[in-house]
Amino acid sequence: MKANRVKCSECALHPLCLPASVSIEEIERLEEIVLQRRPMQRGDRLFNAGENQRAVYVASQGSFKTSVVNEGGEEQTIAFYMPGELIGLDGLSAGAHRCDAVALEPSLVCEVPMASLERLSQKIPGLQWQLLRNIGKSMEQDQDHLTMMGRKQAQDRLAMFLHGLSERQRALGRPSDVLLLSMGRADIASYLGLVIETVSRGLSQMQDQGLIQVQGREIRILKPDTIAAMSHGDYEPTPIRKHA
Amino acid sequence: MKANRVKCSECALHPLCLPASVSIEEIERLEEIVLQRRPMQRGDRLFNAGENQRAVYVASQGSFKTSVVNEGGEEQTIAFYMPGELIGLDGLSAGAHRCDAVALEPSLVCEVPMASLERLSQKIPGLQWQLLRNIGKSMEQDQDHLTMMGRKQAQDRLAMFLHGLSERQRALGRPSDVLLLSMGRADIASYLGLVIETVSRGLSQMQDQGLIQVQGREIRILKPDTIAAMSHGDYEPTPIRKHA
DNA sequence: CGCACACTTGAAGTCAGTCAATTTAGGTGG
DNA sequence: CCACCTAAATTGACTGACTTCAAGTGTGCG
Repeated sequence: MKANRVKCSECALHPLCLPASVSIEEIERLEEIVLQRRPMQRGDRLFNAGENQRAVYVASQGSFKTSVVNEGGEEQTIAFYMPGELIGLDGLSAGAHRCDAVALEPSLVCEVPMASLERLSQKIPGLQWQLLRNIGKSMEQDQDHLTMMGRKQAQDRLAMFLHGLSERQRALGRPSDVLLLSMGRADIASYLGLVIETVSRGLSQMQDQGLIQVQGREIRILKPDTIAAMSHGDYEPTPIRKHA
Repeated sequence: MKANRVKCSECALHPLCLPASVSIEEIERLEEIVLQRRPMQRGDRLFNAGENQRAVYVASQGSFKTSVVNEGGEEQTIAFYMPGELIGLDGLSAGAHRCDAVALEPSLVCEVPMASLERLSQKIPGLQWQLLRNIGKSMEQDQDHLTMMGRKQAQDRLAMFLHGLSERQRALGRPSDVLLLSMGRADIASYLGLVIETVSRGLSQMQDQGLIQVQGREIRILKPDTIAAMSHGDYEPTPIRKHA
């Protein structure tokens, strides 16, 4: 694996190196241990379930998914990762990964070896708290995922999914009304606890309602407020009265 | 809030104070910041959503749940906590809780103020890594919850739920074949993304199949292997052939 | 003892899953 | 550049499981 030292800022490793309490000098120390891996292609794997956790990762470009395969052999998507989000925090406890991490598109990844991180963290207290804050963020996303799965209506789950992606786009400073999905319908379905056909139908229905515009993996959000309302549970979808 | 200093060992705060790398002397320092709160009753709250995160908590006796209420006003159970499990890690990122934490039964709780933890962690590097490991454990449980919600069959989710509880009992050194549920059916249903009737029916059906024995909140697991198989996905539930 | 609450059970409706057929998109090579 | 081929996505019809609504049965506590 060819890996070069790079400047932290080039690597979009913002979440780890932006704590106000970390000095410039300390950032330089951090940069020394950040390795930039060579570009990855769609389908390439960052790690597999069962492997030792050697590092944590951040995509500077591109996106990833993590997934588990149950005994039955079917895959379940656990999370999607956009640039700047920490990948590989699973197995923080066991020391080994529980998921597979797969690139969804051509991507660039920064890598922070656990050993280096541990060593450095002892010298830079602020770094660990920054790491902790990022882990917290990761847990928040898991919980959002959880509340999404709690929704019984497929349409609501889809709305939450789109709304969530849109917000993450906005957080990256990208337009939040056009989503270029890097994941397939199967990944979405698995992520939402639905089957692929339900996802497809759901998107079509939203399009028919004029809420979004679907062109394959490009989704334009026409009525973000309505999507947000649906994702928050309160929204009466133009009820079809039986005795109109 | 009356709070007394206690020995760590009396408080079941094992997860934080058992790292091998932490010396006896350091443990004593830790004990100084651990506060034992007065007993809590069923329904008492450890914290509410929106409040600042003042501390992390561990129940030495009893159990808790965390939940969120969405805009629609309906509550969703996020997690159940048994003795020794860290409560209050949500809002690690934002600094404020996103959940309510409620006692499910009479309980005893230890409390570690964030400020103290932060201060002490800088002096005891091993402590932070131990904390990290516990956070990892918490994330693992969230992910288990997630995979549970990914199951489409209600019966499978129930099996995973029972299996998970059973394993946690075993980990505590308690009998794993008798579950004394501290949570109501509504909590379980909410946790599993089902309605209360489905949970009730599911348990009844498992009882009819001879897998468990249900008496209100006491559940005896008669065939743990079958429950485990169901919870892992592979299990053909004595298929009801249409043309027998 | 009786009230309130939790849980169970029943019947009917609805929504998502399953199976299957098409349509569309993407990639390769002529 | 287009034809072809494969995989991805959409759409349809149907079945089945879970929800909904409603009634009934327990169980604990004042």
